[in-house]
Amino acid sequence: MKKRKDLNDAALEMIANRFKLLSEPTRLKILHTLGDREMNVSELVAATGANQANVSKHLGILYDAGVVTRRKDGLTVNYRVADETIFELCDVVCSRLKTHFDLRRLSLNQLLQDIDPAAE
Amino acid sequence: MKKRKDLNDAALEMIANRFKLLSEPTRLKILHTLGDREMNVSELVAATGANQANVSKHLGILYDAGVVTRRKDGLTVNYRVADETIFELCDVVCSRLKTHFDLRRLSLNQLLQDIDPAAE
DNA sequence: TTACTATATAACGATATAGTAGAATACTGT
DNA sequence: ACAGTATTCTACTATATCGTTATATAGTAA
Repeated sequence: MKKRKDLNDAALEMIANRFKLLSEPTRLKILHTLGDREMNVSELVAATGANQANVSKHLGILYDAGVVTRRKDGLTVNYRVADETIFELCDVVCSRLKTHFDLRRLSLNQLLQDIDPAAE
Repeated sequence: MKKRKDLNDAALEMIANRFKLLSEPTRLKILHTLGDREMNVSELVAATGANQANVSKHLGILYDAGVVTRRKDGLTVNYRVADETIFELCDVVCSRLKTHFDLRRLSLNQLLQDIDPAAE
C-alpha cells in the first residue's frame, strides 16, 4: 500500500521529468530545427541563434535523457532526434493551443458583433 | 522574415509553457487524482497528501492556464479538469517510458543469457 | 610539436519556482 | 455580531536552472 503509493509517485516524477525536458523554448527550438535530419553543433548554433555553450549544454541534457543520439565524426558531433514521440507531444499541444485561440477568436467576433451589429 | 522568426519563437514559448505546467509531480498528481470527477480542495489535499496551501497554489496555476475549471459552492471550491488533452499527453509519455523499459529489460535478459546460457 | 577548429565543461550571476507558515478573505450557522 | 471552517494570499527560504564567459578537451593539418 505504501509501496504502491511510492511507485506511483516515482512514475509521476518520471513523467514530470519527461515534460520538463520539453518545457524550455531553446530545447524545443533545437529539437524542431533538428527535425528528422542529422545536424552538428555548429549548424544548430547557426540555425537557432543561441550561444554555442548553451546549445551544447541543452544537447547534453537531451542526450542524457535519450531524446537524441550522438555520432562523432572527426571534429564535429552529429545529433539526431531518437524519440519521435517528442513531435507527437508537440502536435497535441499545438492543436490544443490552436482550438483555444480559435474559440477565443469566435468569442471576440461575437462580442464585436454584439457591440456593433452593422460593422463587418 | 524576422517577423516570422519572432512568431515562431513566441509559439515555441507558448508550447514550452504548456509543458512546464505538466513538469511538476505535484501538479500531475492533482490532475490524475481529479480524473474526470469534480473535487474540492480539501478532498485533493487528503488524496494527494500535499500541503493545503501548496495544493491551492497549484490549483491556481492550473486554473490560470485554463487546465481546470473552478466552481464555488458555499465554503468549498470544486475543481475539474477542463483540458482533456492533458491525459492524452501523459498517455503518450507513459507509452514511451513503458517501451523504453521493455527494451531495457529485453537487453538485460539478452545480456544475462549471453553470460550464462544455462540459467533461466 | 604548434596552431587551429569544434565541442564540452566549469563557474558564476540572475531568475524562477516549489514548498511552507501565517495572515487575510469568504462563507455558514448560531 | 461571533465563532468556526475552507480557501486564497503574502512573504520567505531553499533549490534548480538558464544563459554566459572563460577554459579544457579532442581532433586535424601544417
